Amino acid sequence: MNIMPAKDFNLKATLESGQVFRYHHDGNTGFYCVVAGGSIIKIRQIGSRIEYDCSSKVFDVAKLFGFNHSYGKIIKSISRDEKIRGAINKHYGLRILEQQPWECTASFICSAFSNIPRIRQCIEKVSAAFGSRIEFDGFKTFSFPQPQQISDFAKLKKCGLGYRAKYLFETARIFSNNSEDYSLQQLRKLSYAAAKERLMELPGVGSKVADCILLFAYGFYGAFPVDVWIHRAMADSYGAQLRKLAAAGKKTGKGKISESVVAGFARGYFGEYAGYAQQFLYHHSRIEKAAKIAKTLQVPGAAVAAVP
DNA sequence: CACCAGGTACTGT
DNA sequence: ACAGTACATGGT
Repeated sequence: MNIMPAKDFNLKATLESGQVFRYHHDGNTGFYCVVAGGSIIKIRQIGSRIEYDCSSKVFDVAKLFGFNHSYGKIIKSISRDEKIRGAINKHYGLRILEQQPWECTASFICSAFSNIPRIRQCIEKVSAAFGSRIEFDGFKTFSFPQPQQISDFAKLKKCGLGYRAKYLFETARIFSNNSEDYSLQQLRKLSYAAAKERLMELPGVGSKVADCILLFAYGFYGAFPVDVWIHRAMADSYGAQLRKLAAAGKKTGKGKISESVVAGFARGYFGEYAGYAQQFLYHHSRIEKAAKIAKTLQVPGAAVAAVP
């Protein structure tokens, strides 16, 4: 077991902020088992110290958790106003993980027009159907399959993806036939716009999912995925600015606050690390919502469980 | 039984 | 470019 100080790090917020789906929390020991590709990472945080171990010697745990990011610099650069500072203060130490491109892409194809419990269920089913058995320190699960392993469409259909099954199947084929093009090194060479365009060629990958993949796997920290939560949060906090932008940019429409208006504004407003701002806003708005529900149910402490 | 969920693809203007 | 709409599935 490795023990090390974890400065500017909040394990719970990092894992539970919706950027990754394959983790399991043990309430008794406080350990999380995180499954990444074919590796299992067992990790917990006690105060400003983390303890972790990994099933693979070569797996780079520090890289996965973004320990190499210049946290102070990032926080400083996105702290543009009181609204975002409030979200940061609540969940200080939240980091953007560096996930593996294929697994991240597949996961977020599953995420479209769905909810987190079901996304998680789909990913587990896909892993069980096509992955290999893996085990670490008594924790048993399945590796996330390589794209070539997803070769049986009928079997994939049974994983509960609904109409997304054909998207994932087709994207798996493209990834396996063009693995070099979608490698970390190759895509990172491109500009944000070019990389996003490349990802959006994949079936099931639209603007929002592409931004998630760019942010969570390819290191484009300026990417700002806009889902319904972010749209609401941004409209609440920056409504006046967004409406103004939307009205100014209208050509034919009636100047509504579209996804592109929100994303465009946010990338300019928060800058180089806008994606980090997005993650704070997303997590904060979900926790706030959960707290409200918990309050009306008069069950304080059940906050996180209240929002699926 | 409606309605919703980390949107996307497709169709019309 | 932008507005509308169908879409699989499972949970309230």
